[in-house]
This record gives sequence, structure tokens and C-alpha cells, in this order.
Amino acid sequence: MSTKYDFRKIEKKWREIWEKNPVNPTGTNKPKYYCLDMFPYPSGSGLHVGHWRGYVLSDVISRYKILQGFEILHPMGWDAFGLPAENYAIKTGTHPSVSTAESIENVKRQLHEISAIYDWSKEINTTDPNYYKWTQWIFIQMFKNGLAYEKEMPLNWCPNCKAVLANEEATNGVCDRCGSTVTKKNLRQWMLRITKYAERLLNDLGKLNWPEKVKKMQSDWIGKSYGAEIDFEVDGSDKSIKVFTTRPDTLYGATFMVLAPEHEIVSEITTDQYKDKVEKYILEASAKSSVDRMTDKEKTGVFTGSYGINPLNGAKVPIWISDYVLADYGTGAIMCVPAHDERDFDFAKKFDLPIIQVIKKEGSEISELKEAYVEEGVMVNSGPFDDMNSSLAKETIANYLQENGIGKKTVNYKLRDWVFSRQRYWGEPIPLVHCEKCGVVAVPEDQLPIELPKVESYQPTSTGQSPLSAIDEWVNTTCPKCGAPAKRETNTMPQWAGSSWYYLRYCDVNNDKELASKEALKKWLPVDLYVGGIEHAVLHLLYARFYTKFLYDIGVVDFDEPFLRLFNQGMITKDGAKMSKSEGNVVSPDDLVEKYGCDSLRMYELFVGPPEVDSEWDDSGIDGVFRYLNKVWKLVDENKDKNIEPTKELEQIRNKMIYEITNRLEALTMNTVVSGFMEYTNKIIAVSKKIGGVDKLTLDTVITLLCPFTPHIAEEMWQLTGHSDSVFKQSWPEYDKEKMKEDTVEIAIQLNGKFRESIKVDADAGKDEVIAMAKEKISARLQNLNIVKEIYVPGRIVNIVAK
RNA sequence: GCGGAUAUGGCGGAAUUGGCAGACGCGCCGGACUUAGAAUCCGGUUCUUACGAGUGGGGGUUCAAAUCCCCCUAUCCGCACCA
Repeated sequence: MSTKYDFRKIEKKWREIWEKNPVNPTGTNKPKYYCLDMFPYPSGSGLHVGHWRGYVLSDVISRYKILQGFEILHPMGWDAFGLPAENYAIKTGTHPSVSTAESIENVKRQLHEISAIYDWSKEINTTDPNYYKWTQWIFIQMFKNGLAYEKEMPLNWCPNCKAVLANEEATNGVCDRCGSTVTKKNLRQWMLRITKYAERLLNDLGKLNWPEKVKKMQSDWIGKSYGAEIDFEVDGSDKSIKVFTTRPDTLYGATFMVLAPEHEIVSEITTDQYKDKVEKYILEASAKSSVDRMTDKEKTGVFTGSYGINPLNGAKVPIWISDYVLADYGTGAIMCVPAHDERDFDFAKKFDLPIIQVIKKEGSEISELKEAYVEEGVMVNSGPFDDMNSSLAKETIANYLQENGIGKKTVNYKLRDWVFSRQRYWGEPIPLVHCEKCGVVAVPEDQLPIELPKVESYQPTSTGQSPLSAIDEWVNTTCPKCGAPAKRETNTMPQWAGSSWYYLRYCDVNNDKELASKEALKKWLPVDLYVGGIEHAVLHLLYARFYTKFLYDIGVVDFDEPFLRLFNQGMITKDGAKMSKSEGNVVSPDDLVEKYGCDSLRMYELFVGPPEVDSEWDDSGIDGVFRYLNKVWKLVDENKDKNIEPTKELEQIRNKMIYEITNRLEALTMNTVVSGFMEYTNKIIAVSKKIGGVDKLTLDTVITLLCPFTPHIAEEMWQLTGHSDSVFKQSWPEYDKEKMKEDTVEIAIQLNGKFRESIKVDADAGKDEVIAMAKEKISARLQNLNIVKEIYVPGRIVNIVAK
């Protein structure tokens, strides 16, 4: 037991000292660094070692930045609205505010075990009326600026949760929360016009230091495509149908048209003869769950009896309806070119519609198509455009349509407006009043927040109404405009609302005049580093960007992107699966802290694998870092009172160590930082054995480098080596490139590319000298061979090519 | 179906971006200390039939390839009738 360091005593001691003297003094004139964790939902089951991964990483960066001379904002808070607490309330009758408060207390205790330097005076909670006052305030600004609007629409409806879901919450037609199959229901909804920002949300991705993967996911989600809208007149009527296509070059090959079943013109153009069939089909399509509609690749559809006129060649093409055409993308209607589109091809084959090829592969002859030809090529069967290259024809035909008033070039986005209302209890009330005379009126800002009232029952109604609608004394109010009796909006906001702007609030949490003061925003924002899971790649991060851009437009903030750098930590798995209570594979940090201490766990969280990659948790690996910390402890303990003169070799190792640790830390390759610590400490120990000790500067350097990673043991060792102030008052060590150089270097000698021997040479030895030495070294192998070529890579390798 | 990523010892993973593959750690083997165990320390640890072979498989470029190019295979992730 002689050398084991007493982590329990040390960690307790330093936590108490930091409590009184925080290592991150505020109100300085230092440059700022804002390092933010994605704030958690306060779950009842607490944190596991997977949660720690991101939190440790951001804490290490924050502490590193302190030593680099920055003032740090590194806050934490709670995204506490949401379904789990509400579902728990439905089951037990416990008010969500009570159960979330309990969860918060537990998670906060666990966060203290990490010894992260969160500034708890800046804690925020999205369910605090002083916070959601500003969530509501932002909504009102959006409402006043025409970004919030009401719409009756068929929505994803989870029959189990009895809640409307956003498209994003109903991935693959299954409820994200409970896994039930999602159906459709028509309801009045509040929408946010995020599509107005589509172009900026797409373009500004270029400014961001984010993982390419995340940027790609966002740009795919926004889904910009260039094309044309083309008007097809309906034969024998004064109506026309607008279609959207990205392939105007194929217009001569359009042999039919398809409308979405929900398209409003369908009833007007359907002829009596086909009326029954069409109505039946529409009914079937609306009853189809979104799962079926997505997975049924087999095409269905019915003919309406009407024909459209191709505006270019006057051809009469039958108009069909089919659910493979989406009502809410483009114009909800398409022209179909079976020869050059796979889906149209399938449809044409199934319903025996004509296929006309209008593009052929260069140099080939036209023969019957076995599948749609979707490549570029040479125009055929296209009147004046024949023999033109199809990509040129795309442009030429689009221009022709535009010039002749039968179409126009357009851009389309996959991004849809954001369904912003929820028929649930545990969310921010939407601060609007419905007045019979004045219509929808925003609650005056001085009346905010509209507080969430207590209810008897949390159960949402199966009619789609929020539980709030049952509280007459809350619902009934007066119109802020005319004073007449009016009713409050009873829908609440989605959980995303509070998390779309929380990063702004941290810099000025107690402000009751503004969401944050201009000065505080100017000092701290935007966020320099944002750390969190990849699961928020699209939704949260897209919504937050949207909010920021809106607040920029109305002059609240002076930047239009909230997060300059994003880092997604990988998941920690156990037995190959994500840790979850239901899987029973949760590893709690509490036991490991008890057994090895916080410092060891912090270091192992980083060592377990590359931080951006998923890693399997292995308890036994933590022994390695625990042994390492004991080794450092022993090194410091044995040398603290010795007066060893620094040697050239120690200086070389020390400088190299600073260089390597710093570079790896900047690149966030934390696992290699830890291995670097081990590697260089081993080297120092080896030299120490040789010369009987280690100099003071080397010890100080090791301790200082370690302190962001293992703060408790670092502070203790710092004190042990005779320093009276905190190690966090130190500057990050600097290296001297000159001193990193070794006197001699080992050169590998290859013969015909194969390693044979190695030699030590002076670092400044010249090319000829080294090659001569190398040839001498492998002279036996060179007998009877003619040297063809000699390659020398300074400091690394000599390759002799010989036959 | 489309798009993206990954593949290195028994395991987690390194490799200065084309220059000695396997750093660092886990595990394992051997030794020291110990009455014994735990802990600690020291040594070893890609395979090998000892010639060599070797970074998922096959080809190529190069003096030199885990790294670059082409073709496969497997796994994971994202999107999924977006006209």
C-alpha cells in the first residue's frame, strides 16, 4: 500500500476548496470562451458513464482554456418540459414539476461527482416561469412578424400518446416515444414558417466548423432542388394544373400526369364516369397509415377521366391520381415521363400507359426500354430540341417555358413548416387569445409569462384537445384588444421551444427585462464549442439556428449562427448496445468513482476510444489509468524534495510532451492525449532511474498538463511540490521547438523497400554521410548487387534500391 | 433503392498524413517480493512450419502503401416514392 494515492481524501479536500475559491473567476477582462454541453432532460434514472463522456470532454476543454488565459462560460441547465414527466403524472398523479425537481436533484448530485466547473449560479430550467416568459416572448415576436400561423391539417397522430407528432417525431411512421403506428388526424395547428429561412439555413452551413456528416444531414433535410413549374391546361375546361419538375428536358416524353389524392382540383376535373372510383381511392389513401404509404412500393392509382395538354407539343395526356405523389411537396402534381423516371416507369407498366423515350445514350440506338433511363444523353423525339445535349436542353427548355409564359424556373425544398403546437399539458402555454371580434390576439408582453395552471387530470383528451381546455377559469379571459370575453389558446409548445434559445439565456439568467442584455450577449456569444450527441444533428440544431436567425433579423442578437464549432461525442455501449434501463446494461459512474476516484474515471472516459466514435465500455480498462495516476503520484512524491539539475534529455522529453499533448488536445483526439501522457511519463521515469531523479520544472510541467484532465490529484501534487496557489492559476506550458530536437536520430535502412537494419546518426548529419553509413551497415547484403537508386528521408529512412 | 462512414494482434486502439505497422492500455505468460493472497515491481506478448508473411478480399501506382487509385465483401449510420 505504500504508493497508492488516497484519492478519497484528496478529491473531497479539493472539492471543498474549489467550492470556496472557484478556479474560474468571473468578471475579468480576459477574452471569453463559451463551452456548452447540450443540456439534459432530467431523467429519473440518472446518469450513466455514457453521459459522462461529453461532459468530461467539455470540462477538460474549459479547464484547458482557463490555463490559456480565457474567462470561461461553462453552464448547465435542464430541458425539463416533455412527455416522460407528463406520462409519469398521468400514471401516478404526481405533478410533473415535483417529479422533475427530484430528478434534477439526483442528476445534479451526479454532476458534482464529475467535478465539472459548471457555474451553478447560471443554472436554467425551461419550466421556470421566469425562463419560459422569454420562450413565450420569442413566440409572440414570431407571431407579430408573420412567422407563426394557424392551419387545419392532417397530422401525425399517435393513438397511444394521444398526441400530434411532428414529422421528425414520427420517423418511419412510428411514434418516436412509444413505438406505436402513427395515423392521420385533421386538426387546427400552430405552424412556424421555418421554410422562409430554408435558403439561409442551407447557405450558412458553409460558415460552420461542424462535422461534415451533420452539415450533410441538415442540407439533405432542407433538400433544395432546382427545376421548373409548368402549366398544363385541362382539356375542355378553363382550368390548368401546375406541376413541378427537375427535368424540364424530358417534357416531350410526358405521357400522363398524376395528382396527389389530396390535390384540391381533383374533384373539379373528375368526370362523372370515374367519380365513384376516384372517391373510393381518396378515402383509402387517407385511411392508409403513413407506414403503409411509405413502405408500399407497389403503385396504385385511378384515372380521373380528364386530360391535360402538354404545353410544348399539345399532346393530350391522361390525368391520374396516386398516393405516390405527395400533396405537400412541389405543387402536389407531376408530369410523368416513364422513359426517364423509375417511379413513373413502374406506374406506366402497371397501368399500361405509353412510354416515349426522349433522351438516348450518346451513340446508341433507341430500343425498347427495360427500365427508366435516368442518365444524361442526347435529345430525341423532342421537336426542335433534338440532338441537343440533355443537360443543355434542361436549361434551354426551362428558359423557353419562362419566356412564353407557360412555366417558370423555380426552386423547391423538402423542408416543411414546423408544426409547433402540442395538445399536451407539460409545455409552455402558447400566449395567444382567441377573440370573436378581433380574431387571434397576442398576449401583451407585460402580461407574460402566461403561467401553466394546475390541472386535475393530465390525460390529453382523445378529441385532440389539450388538458388545459378543461380549466374554464383559465381558458376564459378577456380580449387584450377590445376587452370582450375571449378564450386562451390551449395548445402548448413542443419541447424544442425551450431548447431552441437556451444558450442565449445562460449569459444573463436573472434578467427580467430582456431575454439577455445586449452587453452579456456581446461578451459571450456565439458559443465557441458545443458538445453533444449526434441524435440532435437535424432537429434541435436546425431549430436553434432558425431561432438565432430570426432573433438576428429583429435585432435581438448580432450574430446569425449560434454554434461556431460542434463536436458530437460517440455513444458508449455495453454488450454492443446503447445503455438503457430496459436493456439492463447501465454502468453507473457512482460505483466507479467510489472504487477508483473521479480523476481516474474522467481520464478513462477519454481513453476508452476516439471521442467521436461509439465505444464499448470495459470496466477493467480503468485499472490502466488508475495505475498511471499512481505512477505519477509516486514520481512526484519521490522527487519533490530532490534538487536535480535539468538535463538536456529531460528538457527534450518535456518540450516534446507539451507539444504532443497540446496538439492532440486542440484536435480533440482525447484518447491519444491520454496515451501521450502515459508514453512521456514512462520516458521521464526511465531517465529518472538513469540519473537518480527528475528536475522540478519537469514535475511542474507534468502536473500542469494534467490538471484539466485530473484536477484533484493535480492540485494536490501542485501543493506537494511546494506551491501555495492553485495550479489553475498557471499558464498552459509552452514548448520550444529547438529544445524538442534530439541529438541523435535512429534511421531505418531499407533494401528494396524492406526494413533490414537501423543506425543512430547525428541529427544534423548530411545526406551523403548517412547513406554511406547505411551502405556500410548492410554491406554484406549489397555484395553482388548493383545499386540503382538511393533515397534518404531526413531523420527517418534510407532506402537502397539494388539489383 | 440512394447517400455517407468504417474494417489494423486475444481486446480497446496508435501510426507525425506516402517513410521502421502494432505506440499506449487491457488481458495473458514468466519472474521478484510475500507464510499465502491482494497490491506493487521487472521481463515477454502480431502470426510463423523461423524462410518469411502480415492492416477485410483482389488488382494497380510508387524506391516505399494501413495511408493514393480501381473492383469486390461485410458492418454501422442517415434519407427513403421529394418528381
